[in-house]
Amino acid sequence: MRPSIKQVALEAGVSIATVSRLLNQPDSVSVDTASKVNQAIEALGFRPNFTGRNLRAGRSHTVGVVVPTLSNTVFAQCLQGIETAARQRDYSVMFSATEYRQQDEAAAVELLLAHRVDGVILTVADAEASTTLDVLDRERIPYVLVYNQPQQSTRPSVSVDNHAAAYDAVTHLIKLGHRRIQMLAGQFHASDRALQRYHGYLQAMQQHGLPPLAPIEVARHTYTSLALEYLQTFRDPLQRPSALFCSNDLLALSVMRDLRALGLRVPDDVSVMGFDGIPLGELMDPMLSSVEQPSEQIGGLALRTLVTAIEETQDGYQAASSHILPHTVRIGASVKPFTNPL
Amino acid sequence: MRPSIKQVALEAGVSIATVSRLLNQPDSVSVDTASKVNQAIEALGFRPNFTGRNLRAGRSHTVGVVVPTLSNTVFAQCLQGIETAARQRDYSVMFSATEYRQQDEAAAVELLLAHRVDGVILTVADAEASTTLDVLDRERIPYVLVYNQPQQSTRPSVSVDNHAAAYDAVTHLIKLGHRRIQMLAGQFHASDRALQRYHGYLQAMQQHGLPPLAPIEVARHTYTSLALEYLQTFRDPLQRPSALFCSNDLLALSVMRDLRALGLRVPDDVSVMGFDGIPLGELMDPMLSSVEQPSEQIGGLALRTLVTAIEETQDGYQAASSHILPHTVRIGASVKPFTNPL
DNA sequence: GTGAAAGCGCTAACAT
DNA sequence: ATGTTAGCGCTTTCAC
Repeated sequence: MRPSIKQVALEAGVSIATVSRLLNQPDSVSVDTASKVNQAIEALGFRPNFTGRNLRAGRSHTVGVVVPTLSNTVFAQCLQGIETAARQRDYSVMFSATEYRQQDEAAAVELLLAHRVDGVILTVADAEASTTLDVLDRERIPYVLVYNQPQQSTRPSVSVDNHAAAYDAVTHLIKLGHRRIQMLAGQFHASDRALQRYHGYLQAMQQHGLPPLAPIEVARHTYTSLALEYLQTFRDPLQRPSALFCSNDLLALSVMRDLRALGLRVPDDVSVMGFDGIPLGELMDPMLSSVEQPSEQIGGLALRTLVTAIEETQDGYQAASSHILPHTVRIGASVKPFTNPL
Repeated sequence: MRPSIKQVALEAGVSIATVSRLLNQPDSVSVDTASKVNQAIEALGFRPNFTGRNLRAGRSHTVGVVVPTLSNTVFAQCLQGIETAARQRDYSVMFSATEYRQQDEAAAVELLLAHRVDGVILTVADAEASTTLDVLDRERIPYVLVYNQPQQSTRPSVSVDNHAAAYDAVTHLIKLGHRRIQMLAGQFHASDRALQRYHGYLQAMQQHGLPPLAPIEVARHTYTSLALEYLQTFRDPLQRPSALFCSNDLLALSVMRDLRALGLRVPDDVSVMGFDGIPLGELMDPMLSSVEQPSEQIGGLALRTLVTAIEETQDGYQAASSHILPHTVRIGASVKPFTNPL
């Protein structure tokens, strides 16, 4: 068995309380007992057991994180931001993924709650109608959404303004002369952000008097391939959109690959705009145009917001606050002004 | 305060032992008491507290993961693989990053040990000379290295054969007629894999009677830029290498961007070979040639290996086993046969 | 089949 | 400045 403060106390010839004090308020122990105890700690290779501490304190100094998948760079960056900020504040991070499955959100949160995490940072399929968030609300566990941006409810979140960001991106395409602009997205039901971005697309189109096209909804949110028969319709320059607006960068890069395979050139035949601004997009040739959101900062801010809520939740339960971070439309060579294909 | 088995017992009119039994061996409880207790659990919204359970059991059903950074896709994929496998086995995952700083490895592991994780999966700077691993060995905490591939020591690991993989990649370049092949890597002292890959490069060169070139060691392991003055030397077709072998894909993609900025074409002027085989490399144009390693499987296998070691560590401490997974050299258009620049 | 009680490691009154 | 003790939530003998 690993040594506990008990063996340390025995070894040092003091009481367990003294050992505990040395660990928590070193100043409240006399110098020579301190050295005795430290010596015993050293000799036994003692390491405090947080399980005991946490049980006693009713707090774990641990936050839970639940996102769809780390295969999407954007969530990996966000988790990285969370972890860095957590480490600075002596919090640990417990991580779980859902693979975009709504039922797995609930299971993941249940497990985190059983571990008694002090709070949760998460991205859910639909922030408005989420039984998982209902549980968190009911249990009064502080949480912060990332990427989700609830409209109706007042659930705490850190995100960009998805609607405005999409609006800006599409407006940029329109300003370049594009009229047939189509959106490509993963399943809307698994991503409320994608839907909000679609609404931004719609508003931009309508505001400029352009008829919106039906969105292309593909099965996966990450690496994907357009159905070949669908892609075939892109052969006709009059039928295909002159610009594609994709709900994330992985889809944008995937469709660019598909278009190339079809013999079409980006941006000459089709302009492509992504969303997320993943770092690798900048290394592409042509450089991917995309709406940049600061994923690592989103994670960092979410963690700080969460910790604030946790530590203010002494007596009354304090919900975390919401933050909208600025986005920027990154212009790369994957987009160019519209030219008549005829 | 959240309800404990105590309130459940009170509510159901049974002892806490009965509640505990229902939770752990439901069959050992009579049907009608079971229903009474279940009703109480429902009514109170009881959720078992793992902290208490873990303290008592001396086990946490949690594994720790320590990698350099999630900004490198390869580690994100690996963590994703770990998490998926862990979830299947009802293990939770605590995650920490080191940003390639060796002192942070120790701190991260210390924190995990304080949380009494049952085992650790990690990538360290140098698996042979790692005080962090010494701690784990001394404390008899099961662990599995990922990506690290210790040569001398018998430390358990899951990786590809870095030396052989690099050898294969460079041999491929040589077979294409390249003679001036240079390696580009992050700081070797922060990545023993990079060094092993360099040795593979050396062997391939020497075995084919080619003079190896001094490796280019850049400061960062991820998104980077070659020093401009250095890159300038690439202007001279006779001075520059005809092929670059990069220690990872992020460096490969970064240098491709740099070369483009310089007006050089890949692969016409310089062929580029990466290492890792990140999914995004396949979406590039030209498609990135790279040594593919199965990152998600590495993570999954590491987790399974670790859990096996954990659960066999009942009495005697059982170290985990090592595994070498197969690599494949992915050939993309970033590499082409050597042509005389004159 | 069920209950009583000890104890995992720790902290925080409370006492001295 | 230090010791004594109760108890956080849970599992597990040991009785009955």
